[in-house]
Amino acid sequence: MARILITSALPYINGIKHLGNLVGSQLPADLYARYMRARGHEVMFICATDEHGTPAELAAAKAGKPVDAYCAEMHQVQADLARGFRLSFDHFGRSSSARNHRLTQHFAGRLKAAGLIAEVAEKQVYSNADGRFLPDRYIEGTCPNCGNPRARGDQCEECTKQLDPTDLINPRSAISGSTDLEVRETRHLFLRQKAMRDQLRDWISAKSDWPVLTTSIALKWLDDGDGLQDRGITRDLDWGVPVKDGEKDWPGMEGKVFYVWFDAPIEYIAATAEWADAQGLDDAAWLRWWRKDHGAEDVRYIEFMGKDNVPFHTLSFPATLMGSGEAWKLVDYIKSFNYLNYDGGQFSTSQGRGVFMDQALSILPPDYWRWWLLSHAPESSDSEFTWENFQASVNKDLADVLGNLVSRVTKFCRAKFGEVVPEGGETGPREARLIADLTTRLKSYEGFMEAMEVRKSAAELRALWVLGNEYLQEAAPWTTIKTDPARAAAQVRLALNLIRLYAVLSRPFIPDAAEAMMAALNCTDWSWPGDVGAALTHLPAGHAFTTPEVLFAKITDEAREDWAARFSGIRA
RNA sequence: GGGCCUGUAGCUCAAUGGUCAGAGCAGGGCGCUCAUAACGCCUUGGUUGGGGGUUCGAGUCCCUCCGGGCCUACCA
Repeated sequence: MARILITSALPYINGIKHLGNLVGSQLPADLYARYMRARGHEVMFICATDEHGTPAELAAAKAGKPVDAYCAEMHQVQADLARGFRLSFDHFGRSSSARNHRLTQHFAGRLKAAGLIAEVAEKQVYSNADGRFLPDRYIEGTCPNCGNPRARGDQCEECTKQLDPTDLINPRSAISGSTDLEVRETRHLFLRQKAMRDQLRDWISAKSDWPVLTTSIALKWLDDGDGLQDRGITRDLDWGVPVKDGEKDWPGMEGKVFYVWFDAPIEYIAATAEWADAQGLDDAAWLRWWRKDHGAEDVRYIEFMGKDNVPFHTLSFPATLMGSGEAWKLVDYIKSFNYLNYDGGQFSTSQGRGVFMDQALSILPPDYWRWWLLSHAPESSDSEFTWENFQASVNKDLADVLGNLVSRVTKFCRAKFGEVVPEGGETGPREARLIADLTTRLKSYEGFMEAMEVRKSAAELRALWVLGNEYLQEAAPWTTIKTDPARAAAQVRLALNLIRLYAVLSRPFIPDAAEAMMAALNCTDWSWPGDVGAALTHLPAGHAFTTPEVLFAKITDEAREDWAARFSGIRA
């Protein structure tokens, strides 16, 4: 038995996430966590809301609420949706928690002691009307290069020229529109990543099994141009973790908070501490997951994220952990994803384009989404959601291949033998072949799941289901029963056990359907099959079952057209 | 501008430089009748974006052109 620590990139607090966000981190992380638990490993699966930063403050202001109340509310919404999609977090924390405040301040203090924090005076744009410093992209003005009147302070989207806010002609606040801006000097803390460049490169270079997508992004940042740059880790904001040197004040940093990208990954650790608190456990309970000098030496740590998150997880977060001088557990494998597009364009939170988590659950149960999203996960390149594809996959894979298999077996049994596992008869060569085929496929499925090959795992699971239909077609108990009822009984007994096998194997992908299958079979033993032949004799003759309702209703053309129309436009 | 990824059947995707480039869906044919008009078997589809090169051998490596996407450090 291994110990596996799994984290999903933290969803940002300022609204409901769309399906692209879901499939890029939380859902595949859940698949992996469920699989590893099913195999008997000890799993700690952590996620949280990422609550700090300017967008959260602005979203709260727009909602007319204090930012802490807004975040508390949105955290609850996201937690409910996570439950709705059956995301099996051991803990879903909050980056604004007391635990994260303390840990973030602790890391800052350690980094300072190690000489890895620099204090730098900077000039930044301050908006008097907004009463805040403005991040570059919250300043708009006319592009000096192409004349676009809506250029942002970091870049002009028309001519793609990189800009400095002071380059803009007639600059104004993107928040209030105010032109009452001034350049003020402010002091900030920088994480001296440059000093850790070689250490980071050595660490990344040793990860030969990481995907190109991950390492190439990291190496680019390490070596491009002047190489890895120091990163500012503080901001002039109200909402965030107050800057402190451990538990001591940090002279000159009064009124400032840590930058969201400094505190957010630390929340992975803090959320594990929150978990221990919630369980009534002491610090040793979470330290054994995170500190190599407190028992985490044998932990395997996997992070799941979208490709946009890779730099922070390969560079600044490891720099924070390494630089502390303490024996923190570093990530062993990063599984990163490309983007999911929606019907020819991008999902867009700001434009409300695409399907959002709440909308998805309002029209179909979570298994439908889980299956489609995972079997089409954007692993090798960006992938695309279309309603036609969704309808076709769900109807064919879930309703026809798996759902119908369950129907035909249980209904045939009910009609000929009653709702009880039939007795008598013996299996023969065809059954032996089925077991051999299942065993081969199962090994392959397990291999793909271990390797986090999400699409290939889904394809292999589907192939396992198909073996069931092939067997039934050849065994044809509806014919056998006319001449050899005992033989038909053995075939049906095996087929009923096949449903249980499928429930166990399918549970990481489609937990609700798996549970419905097990409930129908009146079975609670979820043990993973070590030996397929033995697993197919699990339900003994005489065991009662109930014929389940249709597992997956098909998506009609009318429904598909209706949804395609409803979700093409603008979300309020 | 720079960097990275990507282009394979009508669609969604596979193929450590090595049999005839494979699956699923869609299309065509046959079978079955237990089942959600479901299932099974057979089958039609490809000059691997274009051009050049390296190699005994290229979807795969190199150059170039064309198309799509991402990142570029103060959105997160």
